[in-house]
Amino acid sequence: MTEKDRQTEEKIFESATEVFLDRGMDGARMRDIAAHAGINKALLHYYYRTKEHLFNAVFELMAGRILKKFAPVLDPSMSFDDKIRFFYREHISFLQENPRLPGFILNEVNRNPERVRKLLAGFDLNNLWLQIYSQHKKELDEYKIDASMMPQIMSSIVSLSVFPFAARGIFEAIFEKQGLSFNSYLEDRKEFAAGFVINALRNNNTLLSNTEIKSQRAHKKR
Amino acid sequence: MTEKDRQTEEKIFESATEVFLDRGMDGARMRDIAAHAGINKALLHYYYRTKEHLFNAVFELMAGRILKKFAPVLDPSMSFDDKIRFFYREHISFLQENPRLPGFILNEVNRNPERVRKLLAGFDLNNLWLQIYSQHKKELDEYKIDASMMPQIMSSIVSLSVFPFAARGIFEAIFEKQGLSFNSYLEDRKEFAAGFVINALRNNNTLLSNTEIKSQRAHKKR
DNA sequence: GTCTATAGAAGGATAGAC
DNA sequence: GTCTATCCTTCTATAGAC
Repeated sequence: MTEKDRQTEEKIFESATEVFLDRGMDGARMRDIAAHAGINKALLHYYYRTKEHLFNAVFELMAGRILKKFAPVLDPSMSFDDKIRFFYREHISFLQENPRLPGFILNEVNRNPERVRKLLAGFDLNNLWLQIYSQHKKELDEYKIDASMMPQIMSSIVSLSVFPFAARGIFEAIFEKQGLSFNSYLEDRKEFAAGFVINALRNNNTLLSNTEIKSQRAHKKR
Repeated sequence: MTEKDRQTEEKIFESATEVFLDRGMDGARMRDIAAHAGINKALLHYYYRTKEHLFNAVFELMAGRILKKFAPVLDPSMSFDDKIRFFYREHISFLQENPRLPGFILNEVNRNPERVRKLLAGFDLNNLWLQIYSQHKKELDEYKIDASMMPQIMSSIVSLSVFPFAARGIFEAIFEKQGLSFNSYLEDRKEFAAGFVINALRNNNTLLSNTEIKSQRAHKKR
C-alpha cells in the first residue's frame, strides 16, 4: 500500500524530471509526463496538485544538487591549487552524468528571477568570496591577487566547467564537424581547465595589475 | 501603403523579438506579441503565417547577429594577444547591449538540435581551429601550444565572455548580495578576461604539457 | 491592410466510478 | 490509489466584414 504509493510517486517524479529537463517548464506537457510514467494524467494531479507544484519539486531537487557540488570550495584542508584541480575533476564528472542540468537551471532562472532569490536564500553569500580569499590568503598574496579580484576569478573558474554544458548543443555540433567527440573533450577538460586557471593566476603579471587598477577606477565611478 | 506595410511588419518583428527573448518559443504568446505591437492577433498571421514562421525569422536574425561577432577571430592583421583583447572588448560590449541573447540562443538550440545544423550550415567549420592555429603558428609555438589544444583553448576563451550572460540571473543575484553591480563587473571583465587568457597561455608550463599527453592518450582510446 | 468574431485544437485540472 | 470521461481555459489560426 504505502510501498506502492512511494513507488508511484517516485515514478512520477522521475518521469517529470526527465520531461522537464528535456522541454523546460513551458514546453513540458502533463500528458507526456504521465505517458512516460505509464499512468494517466489524473494521477499526476492526485500526487502533485498542479503542474507548477510538480515542477517546483523537480527544480528544487535539481538546483540543490548542483549547488551542493560547489561546497568543497570551502573545504579548508586543501591548498588553492589542489582545490582547483579537485573542483574540475569532480564538477565535470558530475555534469557528465547530468549534462542537461546547467541549461535547465539557467534557463528557468533567467525566465523567473524569483526562483534565484528562493534558491540562494539558504546560502550565506554575504562574504562568500572573502571567505575563500581569507582561507588562501598566503598563496593568493604570492600571486599578487587581492580580495577585489575574487569575483572575476571565481566567475572565470565556474565558466570554464559549466559553459560547455550550457552550450552543449553547439559544442557537439562543432566538434562533430571536426571529428572530435564531446566526451573526450570533457575528459581532457578536467585537467586542462585546472592547468589553465593555475597558470593564469600563477603568473599574474602586469596585465592583471592593470586590470586591478582599472577595476578600482571603475568602482569609484559608480 | 507599402511604407505602412513595412512599418507594421517591422513593429511586429520587434515585438516578437522582445517577447521571444523574454519567454522563449514555448513560453511566448501570440496575444502578447500583438499587444506589444499595439495590434491584434489576426494581423500577426497575415504577415507571418504561423507562430513558428515568426519565431524562425527572429531566431535566425538573432543567431546570425551573434555568430557574426565571432568573425574578427579570423582577421589576419592582428597578433594573437591583440586579437584576444579586441575580442573581449567588442564581444562583451555587444552582449551588454543584448544581454538576453546568449540564454535565448543556447536554450532554443539545446531543445531543438535541428536548429544548430541549419545555423552552422553556412560556416566552414571543418578546419576552423586549424585556420586560427596556422595564422598564429609562430606565437603559439613559443607558448608551446600545438593544434590539438585549440578546442580547449578556443572554448575557454568563449566561455569567459558568454557564460556570465548565460548565467545572468544567478550572477546578478549573487553580486547584489555583495553590493556589486553586474555592469561594473562586466566593464572590468573586458580587460580581466584578456589578461587571464594571455597569462594562462604565455606561461604554458608542465601543467599544459601534461594535459597534452593525456589528451593524446584519451584520443587513442576512442 | 486591419479589424471582430469564432473555429478548432490542446492544455491543465476535476468529478466520480471502481 | 487508479482509472475514464469531461470540464474549462487558453492558444493558434482562420473567416469574413470593412
